[in-house]
Amino acid sequence: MTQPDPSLDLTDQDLSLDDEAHLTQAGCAATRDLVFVAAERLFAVHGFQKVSVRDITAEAKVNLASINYHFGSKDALLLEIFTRRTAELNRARAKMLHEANAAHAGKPPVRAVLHALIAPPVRWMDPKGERLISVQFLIRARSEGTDQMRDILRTDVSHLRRFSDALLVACPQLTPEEVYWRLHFSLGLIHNNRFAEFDRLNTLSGGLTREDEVDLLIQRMVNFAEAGFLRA
Amino acid sequence: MTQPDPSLDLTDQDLSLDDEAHLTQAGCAATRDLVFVAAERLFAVHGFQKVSVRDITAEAKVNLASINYHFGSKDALLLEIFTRRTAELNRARAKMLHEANAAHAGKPPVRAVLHALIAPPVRWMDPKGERLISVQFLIRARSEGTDQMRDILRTDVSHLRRFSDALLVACPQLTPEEVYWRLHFSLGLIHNNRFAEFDRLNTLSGGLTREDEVDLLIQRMVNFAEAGFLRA
DNA sequence: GTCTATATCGAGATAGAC
DNA sequence: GTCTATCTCGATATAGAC
Repeated sequence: MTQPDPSLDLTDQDLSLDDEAHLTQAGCAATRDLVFVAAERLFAVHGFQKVSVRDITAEAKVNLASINYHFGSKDALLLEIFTRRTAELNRARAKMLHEANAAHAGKPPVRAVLHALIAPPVRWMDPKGERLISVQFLIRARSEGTDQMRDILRTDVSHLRRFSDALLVACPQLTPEEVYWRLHFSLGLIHNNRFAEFDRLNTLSGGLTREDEVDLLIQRMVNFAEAGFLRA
Repeated sequence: MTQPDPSLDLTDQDLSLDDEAHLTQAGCAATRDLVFVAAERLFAVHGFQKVSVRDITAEAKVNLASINYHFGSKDALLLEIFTRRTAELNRARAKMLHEANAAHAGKPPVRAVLHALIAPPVRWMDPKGERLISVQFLIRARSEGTDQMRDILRTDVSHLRRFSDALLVACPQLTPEEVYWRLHFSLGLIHNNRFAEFDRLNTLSGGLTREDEVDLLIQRMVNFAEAGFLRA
């Protein structure tokens, strides 16, 4: 077994194309990508364990043996989706934090740091975009992932380190302990953005809450998290 | 199929005894309760789908057929654990909110409402208590539950309604829409309290964060959420 | 009520033809 | 690369003896 690169921070792999953009010369998507897209969607909607390779190959309209041929196993397919999407997300976050650093002489305020942390995944939630399922997949991975994925999530914190470092600088009045906890709380806001939780919120609010206005939602989330950080 | 009572708010069922307290006259725990406790623990630690009835009966040291005899099916067992623990949790929350209402002439401040929402599940997380696995089970149910459990979670919001009502009263300066969102964010703090997330936080902080000091953790969480609510 | 043995099914993986 | 057919395993559930 080859070990996958544990760093999901900034990878060298090609992440530039949307899934559907990998086209064969004949104009139809390659089997491998059909499987990738179908699997991501089914996993995101129904959960990892409830979706079988048969479900995936049926959805992708490819042969049953395709998954093992192209990916080796169902778990390897899961891991590849996870690593690719995680790398994309962390790259977007790193880019925004980098820009915030550039705009504030290396010492961005709390709000800018939180915005770089929160905005990328919430932008993905836009129903008008094609990334809604990707972010649902990643949220699911946090609780339903394979052992390998869980180990990566637990131990690979390199992408978070630069955010915690920036927050430590931006909040000198807080103890480091307190900064780490508040970062944890802020991440909790993001991880709670599941379909089912939105549904419940809509039930409770009588339809008042619109999760499809992503820019407004980002503002609400950043406001909430920032207030938590600024508190003495 | 008999429909279980969808209201998990305040039920009439007996919730007064700890699991291990149901003892037969011979002094050994009844099979049914052995199964219940073992199943809750394994589900909480490993997830619902990854645990088989064989794992459970082996852990409980009872016969393989016990689950189907006493509960009907694996899913029915899951649902019973879920409904019992949810009812217990909501009862504790309702009691605290009731007390806050009594102490503040029916108009408790935001902090008291949030405390009633947050303190019960976080108290359960005390490693010195016996409820740590119960709260991990309930957190898992939010993403890994059966269709029936998910439906209950999505549609049964009666226990949340009294909290949103209290917050609407306590925050007249906010639009209802904003209040519902901030309640959603506050719940996100709670749902993020998984073993794996604590592990990651500990990795990131170099062991600075101690999740076993529950009273301190409750204060941190209430502080964070309250600041988010008080913001203009 | 409890246990052994088994029925039945669906899963992931693979062999081998094309 | 792709497909069909199949292997093998582990799951839930149940029948029937005690």
